[in-house]
Order: sequence, then C-alpha cells, then structure tokens
Amino acid sequence: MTVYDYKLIENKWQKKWEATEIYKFDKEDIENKLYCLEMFSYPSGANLHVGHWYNYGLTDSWARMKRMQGYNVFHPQGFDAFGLPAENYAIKTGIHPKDSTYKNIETMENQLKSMGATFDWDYEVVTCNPEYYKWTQWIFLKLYENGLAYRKNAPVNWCPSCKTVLANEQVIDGSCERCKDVVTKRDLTQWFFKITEYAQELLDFLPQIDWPEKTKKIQNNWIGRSEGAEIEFNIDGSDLCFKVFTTRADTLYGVTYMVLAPESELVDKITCSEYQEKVNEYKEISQKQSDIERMSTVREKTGVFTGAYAINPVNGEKIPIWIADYVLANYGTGCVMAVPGHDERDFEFAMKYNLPIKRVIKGDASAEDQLPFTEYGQLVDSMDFSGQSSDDAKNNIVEKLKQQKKGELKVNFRLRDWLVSRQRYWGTPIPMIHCEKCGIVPVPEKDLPVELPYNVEFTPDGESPLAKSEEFSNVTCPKCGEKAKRDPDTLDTFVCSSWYFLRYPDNRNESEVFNKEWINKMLPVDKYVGGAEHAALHLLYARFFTKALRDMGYLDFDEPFLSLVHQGTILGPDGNRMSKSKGNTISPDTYINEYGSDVFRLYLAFGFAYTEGGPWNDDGIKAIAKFSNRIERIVEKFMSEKVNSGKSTLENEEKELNFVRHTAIKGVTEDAEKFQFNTSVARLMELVNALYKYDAIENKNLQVLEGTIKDLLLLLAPFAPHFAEEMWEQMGYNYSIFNQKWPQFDPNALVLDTVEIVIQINGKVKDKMEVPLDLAKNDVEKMALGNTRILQIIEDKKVVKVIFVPNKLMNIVVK
RNA sequence: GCCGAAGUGGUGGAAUUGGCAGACGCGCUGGACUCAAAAUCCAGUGUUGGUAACAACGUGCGGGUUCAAGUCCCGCCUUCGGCACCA
Repeated sequence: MTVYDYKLIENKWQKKWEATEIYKFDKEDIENKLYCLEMFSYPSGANLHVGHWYNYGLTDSWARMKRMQGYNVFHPQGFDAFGLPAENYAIKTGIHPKDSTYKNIETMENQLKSMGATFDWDYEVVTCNPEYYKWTQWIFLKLYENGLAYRKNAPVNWCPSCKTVLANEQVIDGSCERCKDVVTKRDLTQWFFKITEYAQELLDFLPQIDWPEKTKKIQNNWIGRSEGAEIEFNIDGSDLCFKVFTTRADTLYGVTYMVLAPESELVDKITCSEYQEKVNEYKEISQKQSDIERMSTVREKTGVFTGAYAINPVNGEKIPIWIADYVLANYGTGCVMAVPGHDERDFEFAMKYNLPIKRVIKGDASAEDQLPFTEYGQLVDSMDFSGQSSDDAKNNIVEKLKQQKKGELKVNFRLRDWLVSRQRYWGTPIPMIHCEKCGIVPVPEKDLPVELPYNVEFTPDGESPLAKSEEFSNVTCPKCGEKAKRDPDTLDTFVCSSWYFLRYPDNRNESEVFNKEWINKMLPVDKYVGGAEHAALHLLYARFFTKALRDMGYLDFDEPFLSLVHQGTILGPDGNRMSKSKGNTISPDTYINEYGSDVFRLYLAFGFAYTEGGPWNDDGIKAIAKFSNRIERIVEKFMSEKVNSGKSTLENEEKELNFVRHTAIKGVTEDAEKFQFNTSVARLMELVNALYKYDAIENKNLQVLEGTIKDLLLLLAPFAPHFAEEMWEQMGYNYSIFNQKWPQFDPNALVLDTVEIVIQINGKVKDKMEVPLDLAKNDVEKMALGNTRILQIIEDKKVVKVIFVPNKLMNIVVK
C-alpha cells in the first residue's frame, strides 16, 4: 500500500490551484457573490499559531463549501500592520518597524498559502502601505469636515511605562492592556472621533444583525443607554446655574446636597474664598490619582464642601454643594444631585460627612436609618407628588419643571467619544497642520498621503517621536504659507482596521477610497469570523465608520457585517491560555510536518466545538490520520476491483448504505453551514464506516459503491482540500473537485421501510420493536400488548393511558 | 455588586428544541491476523448489584410541572467571560 505523501501532494495541488487561478473572484458574476471574511492578522514575527489555523483554516472550509454550492466567494486576506508590538520590538532590537513588519508579512503570506486556503491575494490590503493609509487619512479629513473628528483638551489615560496615551478600551482594571502598569491621568490635547453621535443607531440596529447574542449584549452594555432627566439648579446668591442628570427624578424632594466632579469648570466659579484652599488641595490630589485607585469600590469616598449652595427648583430648599471624585466628569453633566435616602453612594458619603438624609420613597420601615432604599415605591413628603408611584412621579415632576424651563427628559449614554491620537511612531500620521496664525489646518487632499518618515528616533520619552523629526514636522501652512508644524501624533491602529473590509474589493483604486457603486454591490460582508475579544472595540468602531461614511454619501448600507461568528480559543494542554511564559504553547508546525495541513485542519474541525474551543490534545490527531488512511484505502481498493467485477442488486444493503450516504449529505451541509464542523466530520466518519461494511459484501454493486465514494470525497473536500483533490484524481475524475456541484440529499433515501419504536411503561424504556413505517397507533398498541415481556410487566396493573408518538415511541401508563 | 454564557461517562464532545441520554472519536478490555511487534480488522465498554436474564441509579445541587425533562419553571452552587462609583 502506498502511504499518502502529503508534502508532495499538498505542494502539487497548491501549485495547480495557483496556476489555474481557480480561486480568483469572478467580478462579472456579482449576483452570486458571497463575501466571506476573517479578521485580518497582525504580522508578528513567529509562524502561524494554532489560533490562526483554527480561524483561517476552518473558515476556509466553510468558504470552500459555499463555493461548491455555487457561490462566487470573495475571500480576501491582508495585514493589520501598524501598531505597538513592532515598535516595541524595534526599541529592544534596533530593527526598524518597517523592516521587521514587511519581513513578517512575507513569512506569513507564505505560511497562509501553505495552509491551502482559497484566499485571493490579488485583493490583499496592508494597512502600513502608503497606498492604504493615504485613504485612512482621507477618511480622517472627511470626518473632520463633517464635525465627527475634533480636538479636545482632556484628562487622558497615560501609561507611564509605554509613555503613551491609551484609549479607555485599552485600560483593563486601571492597568495598561499591554504592559499591565498602573495607568495615571494626564492633560493633553487629543483628537477624538464622535462615535457618541451614533450611539442610538448603533443600539437600534443590533436586533437586526445575525450576530451572537452575547456579542450584541456586550455592545449593548458598552453603549449603555440610560433614560432620565436633566434638571437645572440655581446657585444661591448668584446668576449661575447648572444641570444634573438623574434617572430618579422621583427622589427630587430627597436631595440634601449636590456634588460636582473635581474637574468640573464650575468648581472655581462657585467656591467661596474661605474654602478655596481646601478645594484646590482636593482637586490636586484627585488629579494625581491613578484610575486603579479612583475606580476602587472598596475605597472610602472623599470630598470637600465648596461653601456654595444650590436651590432645589421644586421646593426652594438651600442645599450645600460639594466636590467629590466619586462623580465622573465625563458622564452626564459632571454634576449630580445627591439623595442619600435612596442611593447607596450618596448614603455612604452622607454618613461620612454628617449630611442630612431624607426619605421620600416609602420603603421597609425597619431598615430605615441603616440603609438607603433604592427600589421604586410610593412617594412621601414630596408635596403635591406624595402618594404617587415612582414611575408616575418621575414624569410628573419633570413635566412640572419643564413648565418652568427647569428640566426635561433626557437620554444619556455610557459610550464615550473615541480618543484616536497616539504619541507613537509606527502608525498612520494624522493629516493635520498647526499654524500659529490659522490654527488647525487640514492637509489638502492633493497632498495625501502624509508619509511616515523612515529615520525617526522613536525611543519613548513621553514626546511624540514624529515631533522630533524636523524633516517631518516643519511644513508651510497650506492656508497662509507661513511656517507651521504637522500634528506629531499617529492614529490608533483601530482606525486602520475600522474600514479595511471596505477597501478589499477595490484595493487598487488610486483615485478614490473605493468606488461607491462597486462596494455597494460587494458589501456588506456576508460572513465575518474572528475572536470574541473584539466584541466591544473593533466591531463597534467598524459599525461606526460604516454609518459615518454612509451619512457622508460614500456608501449605501447600514451595517458592515451581516453575520458574525466567533471562533473559540484553543488553550494549552494544561487548560490555560497559551503563552510563552507558561511554556504551554503548541506549535502547529510540529504537527504539519508530521501529518500535513489537511489532517491538522480536519483535527481542528473534529476535535472541538468551533465556538467553544478548548484545551489542545494530541490523541485526537492520530485518529484523524487513521481516518484519512481509511479513505485512501477504500479508494485504492475500489480502483483495483473496478475492472473485474460485475454488477448485482442487493436491495437491503444498498438501502442501508444509501441511508447513511444521504444522512451524511444532509448532516454535513446543515452542520457546516452553522460552523458545527465537529458533527460534520462525525457524519463523514459514519459514511466511511458504512462504506467499509458495504464493501465487504461479495455481490456489491460497484456503481453504488462508486457513487457513494464520489459523494464522500465531495463532502470531504472543504475540510481536507489537497487530499480530496488527490483522491478525486485517483478515482479518474477531471480536475477540479472544487468545480463540482455540492451533493444534494435525496429525501426518499432517508425514509426507511421499517422503524424502531420504543415501548415505555410509565416513561421507562422496556422494549423496542421493529415496525413498518407509519404504523397506526392501534396496530402498534396491539403489537405491544402481544409482547410477552410487556404483558408480564403490566400483568395485574390497569392501563390508564397510552401516549403515542408516530414512528418513535409508545408510552403505556399503568397503575 | 450588575449583565451574560456554561456545567453531560475515564476523556474530546453529540442529542432534529419536551420523546431511546452518551452520536462520532479517544482511551480501555477481549479476540482475529503475525514467529513477534507495528499496522489493520472484529466485538465490548455510563455507574452499581447479579454467573445471567434483569434491576436500580444516572446530564452541577435541591424542589416543581409533565405520560415523558440534559431540554421548561422556581431556588441555590461552581467555573469562565463582560461591565464596574455611569447618578
């Protein structure tokens, strides 16, 4: 027996596929287009890891199936090539990020090709190419023109170790996502994208898209819509007034003090001179605090009195104004009304500083004075509103305030605008110029791209590396022609990845970002596959970009990704996340060398529930090698016997084989569609087992055998593409198996003459009977009661009820 | 604290949505082939008791609904994700 030489075979078919351009996307056949996309990867130095294979290999299987089902599959690939790792690597080794990145890309391209995937490399996109980031910059300019990009001086997250500003999303539990160092605050002028403008729409479209419910929930929480009211308070003895946001307008009569965030601009305006020193001191302390300290919920609340008083608009009460850092400056108005009787945080604060506590909602009397009552209930001590329910009072109180122009219903979102400036080198330069005379001046479109200079000192010292490059920095103002400076920052890499899927179909376009008519045909993406870790960031930003570009008139669809799948994570054999430091990494290369790409892909398909993932395990892969050997043997045996055997009819055996054959067609088609690859492979194994059984019969029908082997190979092809192509050739069929039609199951083959019916007594299985299909209840009952075993059990008991499920089960209830 | 998801043999994992729990594999046991081994093939394999037929138990725990529950309802436990002073 010949042993399948996978290296030779894989090489042979990869070359042939490339030479015959079999996976090239057909631009003419747009009606059948199907855009299948995996999240592109970061070009890191090492070879592909198991996660890449799991994501790309198996999504490729899905794409191959779709192709065989007649779709014109658009399956591009590219690289998310800007970012910190290359820069950090450069700082460590002295190798320039550009050099290491392009070298890594080359390695990864070759590896991806050796996987045997259907990627059409003609459409490749690399985000660090000037041809690409020219358009990233262009989009920035458009966002700026439309008021969706703006500059703001704001306290930002500062990582002292990376020496850079971080987005909220890059701060995990108060620490830097990358280096785990504690993040502190710093005031800088930064560029923001106004994603909050789209908060409501980003929320509204979630129900319509075919995404995992969990992911939608995460986005839902992240956007954090909250319905409440904005209420205006006057300041006692002054013309000044300020607004607060509250979800509990019903507790307005219980307000006993007000709190401003220490960063609030109002603080200095209202603070009385005798309190100024204390207030300044407090502001300074809270400014210095790191997020990890400030966010800690165990920490005792602190604050200081400003000396000023506000007037409660509903009852004219004079209430003290404090500042405290438990109030966030960038949510709502940065000021809150404190109701210690009905809010835990306010209660804690009031207890500490001996502020009055008023109860205005009837709650549990016994718990009073010890705990705040935070539920809804009936109002008390609230003048005209006493006796109303919280729900009613909320509206009625705001209605009353509205008449006095002191309040209105208001929706707030937890979502913050997206901070995109990075004080880093290896990224897309921000196409803006700062002129002393003209202020902020956008780089004219004709001057794009603003190229990233090669020779730059990028060791981090807190200053943007680009600011240190004279050649880059110094520029003449496009408006007045005077000397000016370029913006020294680069864009967050999430900006690059927020629109790459829009560039793929038109990646060579030099005159526009993409052709509108064309991408309206090509998009949205039909199937998007990638890690769940991007649920809140990339996937939200990409949605925002799509909507913004739509409103600016560059495309016509609302959502970028119609259907989304997250692959699970393959863990180390010890059940932990793979990491070099834990020494539990699995290198695919070891297995590829021993078994080849197909067996490795098949094992990934079979060994895990795709969306779950799980710990790596060696044992399974040998079983897959065995399985593919079994297929090879049956093909060989068939070819050697083909010549000298006749044809006979063995109806029952044929029927049995046919049943398994069509069960497999149906099962693989339906399960692989849902990314349930493990059960798809299980159906193929069943089919192979049935083939062996049938093959062992003396008078087998060779035509039936051949037809079944043919279907087996077709069903196997997406999962083991090189192997299936090779077997296809050995069967004497024409190239290529991937140009064949996907098999259809025959419903008749799934209908058997007889079925097994389970006989239960009181819900417990007592016997099984083989009966003709669709046998009526009466007949089954007669048979069951004619069964001595059943008779014995029910002997002296009374039959109360008989439940019958056709072709499945009969339950006899006895007493 | 809040919001999600999950918990099934020794093991990876199935189960058409209320109808035979454990498909398909791995592992294990026995057998065939072999001088022998590997490979391959065949049979068995949830647990407990029994020589056996069979019986009882069994999908994290405790209740419930139902002729029938891994699946539905109520109350817990554990693990993993997400958010976290958002007023």
